[in-house]
Amino acid sequence: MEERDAEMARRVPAAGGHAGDPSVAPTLATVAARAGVSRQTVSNAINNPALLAEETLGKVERAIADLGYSPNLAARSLRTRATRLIGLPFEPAQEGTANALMDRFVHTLVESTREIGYHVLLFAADAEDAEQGYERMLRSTAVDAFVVTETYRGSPQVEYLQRRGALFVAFGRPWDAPDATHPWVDVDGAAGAALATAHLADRGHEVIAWLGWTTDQPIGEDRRSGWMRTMRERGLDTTRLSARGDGTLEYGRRATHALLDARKPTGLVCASDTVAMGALRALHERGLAPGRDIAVVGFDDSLAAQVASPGLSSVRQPLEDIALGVVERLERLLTHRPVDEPGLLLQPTLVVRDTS
Amino acid sequence: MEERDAEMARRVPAAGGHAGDPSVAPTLATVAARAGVSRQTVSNAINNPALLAEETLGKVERAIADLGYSPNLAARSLRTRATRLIGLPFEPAQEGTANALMDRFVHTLVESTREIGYHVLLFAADAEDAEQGYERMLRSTAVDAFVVTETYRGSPQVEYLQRRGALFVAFGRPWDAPDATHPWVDVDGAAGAALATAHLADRGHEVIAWLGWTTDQPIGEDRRSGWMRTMRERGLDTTRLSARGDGTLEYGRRATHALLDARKPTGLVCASDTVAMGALRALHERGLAPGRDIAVVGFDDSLAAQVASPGLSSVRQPLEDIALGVVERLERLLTHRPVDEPGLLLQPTLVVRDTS
DNA sequence: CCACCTGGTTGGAACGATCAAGAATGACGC
DNA sequence: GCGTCATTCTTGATCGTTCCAACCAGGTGG
Repeated sequence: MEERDAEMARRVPAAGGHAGDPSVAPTLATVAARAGVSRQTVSNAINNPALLAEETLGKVERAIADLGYSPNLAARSLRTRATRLIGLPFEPAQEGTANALMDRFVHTLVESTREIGYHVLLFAADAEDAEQGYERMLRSTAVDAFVVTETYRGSPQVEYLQRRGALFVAFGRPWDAPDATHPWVDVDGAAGAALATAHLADRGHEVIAWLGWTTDQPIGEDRRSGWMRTMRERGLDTTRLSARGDGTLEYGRRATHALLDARKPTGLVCASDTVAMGALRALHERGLAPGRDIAVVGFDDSLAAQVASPGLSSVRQPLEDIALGVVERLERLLTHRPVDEPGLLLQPTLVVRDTS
Repeated sequence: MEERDAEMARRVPAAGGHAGDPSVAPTLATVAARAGVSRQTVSNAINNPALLAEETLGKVERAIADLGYSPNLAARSLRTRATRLIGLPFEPAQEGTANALMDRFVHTLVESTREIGYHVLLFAADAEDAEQGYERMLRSTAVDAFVVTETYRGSPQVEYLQRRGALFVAFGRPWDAPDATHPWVDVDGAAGAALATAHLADRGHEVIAWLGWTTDQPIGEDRRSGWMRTMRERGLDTTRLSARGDGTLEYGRRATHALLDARKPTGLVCASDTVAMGALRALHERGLAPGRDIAVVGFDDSLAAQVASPGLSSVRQPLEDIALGVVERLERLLTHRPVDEPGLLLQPTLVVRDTS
């Protein structure tokens, strides 16, 4: 015992504080001394409790609770070469768009990473030079893994991260490489659009238009295919009922005017809430009442859709479930277990409000 | 030189890779060997370049660039007891509200913390037991400082963090303790409401109502005071023109109906965009055209305000500047320099759209 | 000639955890 | 009785960085 006491004296300088002094963070050695065991035993109590005898475990746990000890993350990281941090590139919602749907996603991500003992680290991802941001994080071993969003735009990050041997899970399918092996989670956009289209068809609409994105966005084309498929299934004509453009509000407005001039659709299915809000603006300008004269369905169930008057019907993405799926895959990666099902495709739901 | 080579051999095991092998992260020792100097000199080159002779500095910088070295953050943290991480408690936007205005704030925060060499770490703040979340972060020395948001609700965290001796900057004034000494940044809500009220008065409105929050939210009372002050200045009557309640959409809707029945205001100034959207809904239900029959101004300039039809005029908070102010104060705290002006009150602006 | 700077550099120790190996104990089989 | 083994706990080394005290050369002052 003398030796141990001596070690204590060395480790914890005469701070004048008693054992529970919160101003001096307790270390493994502090806890070990209090519990009358060695450092390693305390370490085992935390990381591998099954190794300890029941009685010892109890002693150690009591000491930990008494001192309010939690392991120093830096020291742990240094030794294990793992930071228990997940990197999340953070881009703000663009002004003038309906909503940052990332909000719900990020929150669930934070909550469920915490449950597996991880935290979420935000970092700015330069739009033009995304690699640099990732590279810095990797070089300084700042994070153990990444959550990659916005993978639809050709996703150069995915290719880079894979080449670099970094761990990551993508929110978004690898559109340009369907045989990719990395884990991903995504929402079935085609099913969402189909849901919206079928909903309008069920309400008796026969001339249902699609307001989509430009052709080079696979996610937009995917959603469009759901509209197209449903129209075909119902035997409805689709000629000159499909618009495409950038996803802005202004585009939605103009495209709606054009469609109304051309084919007088009674229902509009939109690739995003932003576009749908543009459509509502066009209807407003023409004195048409959404929901009564023309039905509109958006996509994303943004806050704007929820608070707009009239309330905008919209396809809701299960962002919470997506985050859970992402974290589940992350955990497997981080514990070096195989991810048996790398891809997970979730089904959206339809929220019906006043506009349909 | 023999000794140095020997050390190299020990430090970098026979990985088979050449010096630039990206699979083995270079360390200080690697760089030192390459530049022909000691570890400490490399460390100084990074942290205190002024100490080095110009020639030596050049050599070291070249070696760093060649090897693509960045310091291991865990090792640095362990030694310096600083993590270079800022903790940000993260709550999601509530469903059914106009918008998470945090989005813009967080992005600027991430960008400008990076510029001072810090990263932002999200953590889930339990609404009921906020202290626990902070305590965990502090105990494990996971972050160096916090950014505290939502300080309006009595702000128990602020009191706790101060007692605990933790570093933090608050987004939001210490309402209940005006003499508090901790650094904070906030927006002049009264000025914002005054701006909105004056704007309506300038357009000839004389019966301008206030749709606010419950009395126990000081931030709501602050904004209300701006309305009240401006009404008085203009010699306008305020009797039975002020509504208060929770900030929900439904409250905004009902309060608007009640006001219209009672006093027929021609202008509405709202404490938030959510409330304003509720007001718009009430107008919609009565067949009144916002902007023509009745003017409405919201608060926050949420995405919903931007995309709604008609576009909602709204008071815009300078969230980017707030984030900059927060980071500036953080930096002073972290470098142990005094914060000469702990409080910073910023002025909002008015974005005029269709509803006014 | 020695003490004392000053600018530049150096090796050893320390931060607090985990890893790898080893030691004490008792149980078991031959 | 002896070796083997499993269980349980301990000891020294180590991760990569920064702090500390000291060193070195060369100039200055006493």
